[in-house]
Order: sequence, then C-alpha cells, then structure tokens
Amino acid sequence: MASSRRLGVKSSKTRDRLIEAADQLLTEEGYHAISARRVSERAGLKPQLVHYYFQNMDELIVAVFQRACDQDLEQHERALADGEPLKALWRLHANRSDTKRMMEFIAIGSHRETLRAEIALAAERFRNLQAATVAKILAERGIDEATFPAGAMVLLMAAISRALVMETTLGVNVAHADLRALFETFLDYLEPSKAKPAE
Amino acid sequence: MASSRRLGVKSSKTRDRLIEAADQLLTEEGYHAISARRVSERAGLKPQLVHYYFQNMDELIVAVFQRACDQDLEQHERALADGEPLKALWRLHANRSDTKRMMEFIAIGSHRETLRAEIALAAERFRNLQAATVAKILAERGIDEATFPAGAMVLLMAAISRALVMETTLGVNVAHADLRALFETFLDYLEPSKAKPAE
DNA sequence: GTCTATACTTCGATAGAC
DNA sequence: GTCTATCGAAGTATAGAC
Repeated sequence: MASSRRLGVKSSKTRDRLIEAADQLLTEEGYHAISARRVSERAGLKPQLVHYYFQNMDELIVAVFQRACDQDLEQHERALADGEPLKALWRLHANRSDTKRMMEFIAIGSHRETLRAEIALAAERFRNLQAATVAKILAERGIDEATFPAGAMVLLMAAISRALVMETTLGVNVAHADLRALFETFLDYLEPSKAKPAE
Repeated sequence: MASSRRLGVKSSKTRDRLIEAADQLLTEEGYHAISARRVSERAGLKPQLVHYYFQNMDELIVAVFQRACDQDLEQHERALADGEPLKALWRLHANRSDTKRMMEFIAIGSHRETLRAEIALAAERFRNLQAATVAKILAERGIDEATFPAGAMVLLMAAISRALVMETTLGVNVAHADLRALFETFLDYLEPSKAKPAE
C-alpha cells in the first residue's frame, strides 16, 4: 500500500505546525480528535495538507509520538539527576498533561495494530529506564529488592497517576487526595527528605 | 432534539440482542466500536434497527451501562459477603473484562458531555460503597483510618487493576507479576488468611 | 409492532492544477 | 512546494413501507 504520492519535506515549518496541532488535540480531547480536518483546522491550514506531509494518519500519529518520547526522555534525564530522584520521578508522573498524553498513546496502540509494537516497545524502555534508577536508590537505602522490586515501584507510580488523571477528566475525585498523601508518605519512607527545601 | 420518531418496546428480545452485541464490542474492541453498523452486524440484524429501539447511540450506551452496573453491583454484594471480603474485592478488580468495560465507560464519560454526569455519579457510588466495607475491615483489624484511609485503599485497587489491564491490552507486562505480588502481600497484611483454603 | 429506503455528515485518501 | 477537486467508505439519523 506504499503510495507513490508526493510528500512534503520533513524540515517543513508547516509540517511542524501540523504535528503541534495534533499534539494539542491529543491531550485536550484524545486521539479520536486527530482527524485530517480537525488537525488542519487547528493549525489554520487546509485538510489536504495533512496528506501532503504524511502518507496516512498513522504516520502523523507516529510523528507526534516520537516528538513526545524525545520530550519525555529529556525530562526523565533531568529528574534522574535531581537530588531526590524518586520524588522528581513522581512529580513527572503527577504532571496531568504528560500522563494524559501517555494514556492516549496506550489507547492508540491498543486499538491500532500498525502502531502497537512501536508504542509497546517505547513503553517498556521507559519502564526499564526508570526501574534502573529506582533500583539504585533502593539499594542505597538498604531496601531489599525482593521486598520492593524497583519495576513494581515504577509501575505503581504509573498506575496511580493514570487513575487520578483518568478520573479527574471524568469529574470524579473521591479519595484522590487521600491516595496521593498515602503514596507520598510511602515515597518519603523510601527516600527521606534530608532537610527542609531552601524556599 | 427529542425526536417524535416511533420506538420499539423495551421488552423486545431484539432490543436485548442489540444491547448484548454492544456490550461484547465494548469489552473486545472499546467504545469506538459501538456504531449502529457494527452492533447490528454482531447481532445479525439490520443497522437501522438500532435507531428503531434507541433514539440515538447515547441511549444504547446508557442501556449497556445500566445493565453492567446491575451486574457489577450484584457481584459486589456477593464479594462483601465473602469470608475475606478484601481479597474477594481484589479478585473482582482483577477480572480483566469487567475492569476493561469499566475503563471504557470512564473513557466514554470523559469524551461525551451528555453521558459524563451519569457515569461519574455511578463511579462515585461504587467507590463509596466499597470504601464503607473496607473501612469496617480496617477497623476490625485495629488499623488507623488516618494511616490507611479506606477510600484510598479502594482507589488503589482500581488504579492497579486498571493499569495492568491497560498495559496487557497493549502487550506490555514489565513488572506486572511483581506489582501484583507486592499488592497481594499488602492485602494479606490487612486481611490475614486464617487458614489454608480447603482445596 | 417491525423493518427498509434513504438523506446527510465526516472520515481518509488520491489525482492533478498551480 | 502548496493547494483544489473529488471519491468511496462509514458514521448518525429520519420517514415511511409492511
């Protein structure tokens, strides 16, 4: 199905505008909102331009996905260099729009076979990257890996943050503050604050 | 927009077939798969029949939702009567298809303003119902509500089970077994098994 | 009480003009 | 390098035939 249709160059400013518009729609309304017409409308361009710069809609989504991965990776590297990396990691997860975007990609991968493998692979890499850091922190604290496996800790962070975002979007927030407080107490046990922050 | 179009009776066998077909599509493929054509195809009926029995697609989804709520409520009552209600509750959450269906309803509510309030309300009721039971169990164990708020416990169950289902659908299972084991250990602390099960 | 014919809208995608 | 004209498929929904 590789069409012979002409495509615009990757360096095009217009192409970037389409990716940015798609990214906005993704976090604001979900992946179902990424249609050629909606994206172009948001970017202030004609609908057919989407198919000039991207062979099909999947390609546009992949472009949004890769850009998001790059951004997330950069944020993670900063977090891991933080004085309290565990809490920095939790702050990243607690970021609503990033978590929402990630959940949309999981939804896309779950529904579109053509994108599944790529998204699953990236998700596994992120999990393993984060687990490696957490493992180091737990080892320093003398916490047994068998008691608190690093992977489970990271997955738990993802699970909690996703549930909070999911329900907040729906308009439900029963017990949210309690769970957040409970988990932060747990985090403080794993990574005790040395002193009061400067500010 | 209340159309004056004629509608089929609620007791119709055909109507039930449409609801059942929609429910299947919901858990198998997600709510986006609930279209008049797909549902009728699954039920072995003509597409237009959907609009004979339901004013619009939202009405069909509400019918599926109410049926699901009734089923879930019944399951919950059985679980709460169990000898180990906390673990029975976790087994309910661990049920893939039920959790998947619940997540689809959350997704629908998040995207369709007309259904949001109804779904959010039901979700809050379930949370409160479960929290009341858990509160009783924790009190019996002498566990301080301030340390482990019942609502947070229930939300945590939901968060973990949803994350596991979400990622399994995508094809990712890194650290799943570890988190499951960790949480079950925690559950056993809150609700210790009295003896080995009969079997 | 049940189903069919049909209208209208939005979608992804392509060919070809400028 | 950019945009127009246009197609076929799938979506929701209505009016009217049986």
